[in-house]
Formats: sequence, structure tokens, C-alpha cells
Amino acid sequence: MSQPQIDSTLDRRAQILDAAVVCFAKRGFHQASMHDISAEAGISVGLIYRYFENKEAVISAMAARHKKEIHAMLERARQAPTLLESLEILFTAHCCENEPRVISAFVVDLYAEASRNPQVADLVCDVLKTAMDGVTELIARAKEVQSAEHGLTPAELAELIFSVARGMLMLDVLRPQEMTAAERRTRQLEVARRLWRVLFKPKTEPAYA
Amino acid sequence: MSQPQIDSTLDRRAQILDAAVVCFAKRGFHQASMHDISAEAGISVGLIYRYFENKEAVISAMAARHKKEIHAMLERARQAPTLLESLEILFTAHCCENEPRVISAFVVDLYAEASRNPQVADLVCDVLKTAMDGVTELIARAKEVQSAEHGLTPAELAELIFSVARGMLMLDVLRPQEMTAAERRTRQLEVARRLWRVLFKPKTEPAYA
DNA sequence: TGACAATGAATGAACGTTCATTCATTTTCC
DNA sequence: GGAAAATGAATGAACGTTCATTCATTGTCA
Repeated sequence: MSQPQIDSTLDRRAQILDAAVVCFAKRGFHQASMHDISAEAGISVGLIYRYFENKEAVISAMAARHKKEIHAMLERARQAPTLLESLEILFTAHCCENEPRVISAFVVDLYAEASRNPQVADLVCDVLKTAMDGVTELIARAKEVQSAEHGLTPAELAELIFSVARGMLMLDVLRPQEMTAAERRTRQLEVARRLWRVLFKPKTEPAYA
Repeated sequence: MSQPQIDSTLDRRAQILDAAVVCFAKRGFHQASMHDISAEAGISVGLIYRYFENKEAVISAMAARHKKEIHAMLERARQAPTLLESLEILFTAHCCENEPRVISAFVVDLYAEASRNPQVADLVCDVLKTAMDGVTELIARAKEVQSAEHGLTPAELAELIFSVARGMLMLDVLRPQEMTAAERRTRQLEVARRLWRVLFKPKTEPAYA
């Protein structure tokens, strides 16, 4: 379909990034060495430098890939039939047994990196803004489920939801590794549903007064 | 009051940790060098090794200090006259112009570190559990403000609150450095109040239906 | 078709640098 | 004077990066 050498270049880059995300999640951006990455990818160190200018560029490419993953996740959330299901997608995006990726440890590292690397910070902010706008729209669109009781705007609700999601992601890195992706997913779903209940569930009967 | 040499030892350790938190927040655990720390503290490199076995020990001590800070923060939250004020303390603990510390970038790094260092993970988990228990108790005690409408237990509410607080902390590291502590504090307070409104505000009048 | 030339993906040893850590030496203080 | 505190040059390991080299593949020409 398109040029084979461009395809194979993209494949190589993807192969290196696949290895990098494993190494970064395992050791962190600055403790994972280029040799670690090359070993994980099953190639030589030098070859990495054919596809990326330097380590920084690998990190940036990983951040860019994360942006794509978030966009894809948002798209799935957008297509979910109910707001609750959208939230569930939002909260379990990082509980990957295989694909899609978005590994918790990597994201926490990404934020840590953002705190000192303005370029990474800009990218993360951009991702965040897009994602938050998407969720805001999702809420605005699902207006039927919410009463105006708490008086919060969709944007404010989106911010709350995103904070909880990010907070749960931080908690996720603390979980013992023995915990499977499925167990972690269950845990996230519970929280997503609780949050939904608090924010959106139409009240049936006030308990009293 | 107590042995002077023990006091001075503690002073030196505190001095080194003060420098370390600055360097760690600025460059991260593994990019901040022992020379950076010694320069920031205004002492020689070798002297650090008189008070800490190695760099790992400095990081562990920082984590332990963080534990103390969280405990102190919790104590302040406990003594606040209203639940809302407790939440406000919880959400602004890291917006320090001077003291108390708990710097956002440091905490995010701490979680990143926890994801690969089980010793740090245990300590962070321990802190988290204590803090969550404290907030759970706070909520249970303030029963008067909450109706049973959303049907969540105090523990579940505490988990939600903590997630939001951690999520906002992550967001905090993305903010441009030009933003002052006061501005960031204002931002955190808004969110704390919104959360309080959603979770606890006694409903006056349903808008409709 | 077959011989030869050109290509560039891939390798990994080597280089210069940085870093945590050590320790012989000096300073401080009782 | 001597014990404890403090120094910072020295050490060696580990790192990111480079580059001379290899070699399978592709292109050229008879």
C-alpha cells in the first residue's frame, strides 16, 4: 500500500518503543539504560540511534504515543452507550493485561518527568486538556441523567472525575505486583461506579428531611 | 534537654534532608546527585556519608519524613472545626510557600519510586492507610452533615476524597512554575469545596422531579 | 542469467562523562 | 592533645553516545 521502507522504519520505532515502555515501567526513565532497552528489544544499542536522536527523543516519542493511546481511549469512551460505561473505560484504561497499554507506573513517571521537563509538561497538559474537554462534552451530552442538585458545571464535574481517575492510577502503582490486571480492573470499576453514583445517579427518595 | 551530640546529629540530618528535598523536587531522585545535595546544603559530599549510609538511605529518610508530615497534616485536619475545613487542609498541604513542606513533585516522584522499590512502596502504603483511616474517622464523626443519600460508607467516601486529593496533586506538578503557591492554593480550595458540596452538602430543594 | 558493485541496516567495542562512594587529610572544639 | 567532625580529591563502575566495520539485500551491466 505505502512505501515498504517507511513501514519497516515505523515497525522498528514501534519495536523500540514497545521495549522502552517495558524498561521504563520497570526501572523508570532515568534508571533504564539504552542497553536495557536494546536488550529488551533484541537489537543492538547502536541501532536505537538510527531511529531516535537520543534518549530524550525516545522519552518524547513515548509521551507522544501515550497521547495517541489517550485519544483512542477517549474515542472508545465517547462511543459507549451510557455515561457510566464511559467512566468505566476511563478508569480501567491502564489495567492492561496485554493491550491497550497506558501502564500506571509509566504514567506516574511521565508526570514526574513533566514536573522538570517543560516540553513533556506541555504535551501532558495538551493531552489532559483534550481528554477533559472530551469528558466535559460527554457529560453535557448525557444531561438526562443529572439533576442540577449539586450545581456543578460539566467542566467542573469532568475535573473531579479526572482527578479521581488520576488518583486511582497513583494508587495502582502501590499495589503488590501479585495482583493481576483483572483484579486491579475490578477495583477500579468499583470506584468508577461509586463516583458515578455520587455525581449522577438520579435520586429516588430522600432518606429523610 | 537531651544529649547535645544527638541533637546536632539530628540537626545535620535535617539540614541534609532539607537540601535533598529541594534537589529531589528540582531534578528527581535519580538525577539529583550527591554533589547537588551537598552543594545545596553547603557542606562537602563526604559529610553526607557520615549521616547516611548511602543515597538510598537519604531517599528512605525523605520518605519517612514525608510520613511525619502527613501525620502532622492529619492532626491539623482532625482538629479543624468542620469537615469542610478538614478537606481544605487535606487539599492544600502541598501548596507550601515555606512550611510545612510536602512538595508535589517530590510526592509524585515518591510514588514513581514506590512502583519499583518495595521498601518505599510499603512505607507509602502505610502512610496512605493511616491517612485514609484518619479521614474515614473524620467523616464518621461528622455524620451530622451527611444524609445517607448516596449510600457510601465513610471508608468509601474517604477513598474518593483521597483519590481526588492525589489526582489534584498530580495536576499540580503540571502547572507553570510562574504560578505562586497562593494561586495554587486557591485552585485546590475550589476543588475541595466542590467535592464537599457533592459529597456532603445537605440538599435544600430538589431542582425538579 | 550471472558477476560485480552499491547500499544501508545492524553491530558492539570504545570513548568521554557523570556519579556514588571512599578515605587520607585537615579543622574544630573540648 | 586528642576525639570527633568535616573536607574534597581520588576511584571505579555505569551510562549515553559514536563510529568503524560487517553483511544480506538490491541494483547494474554484460
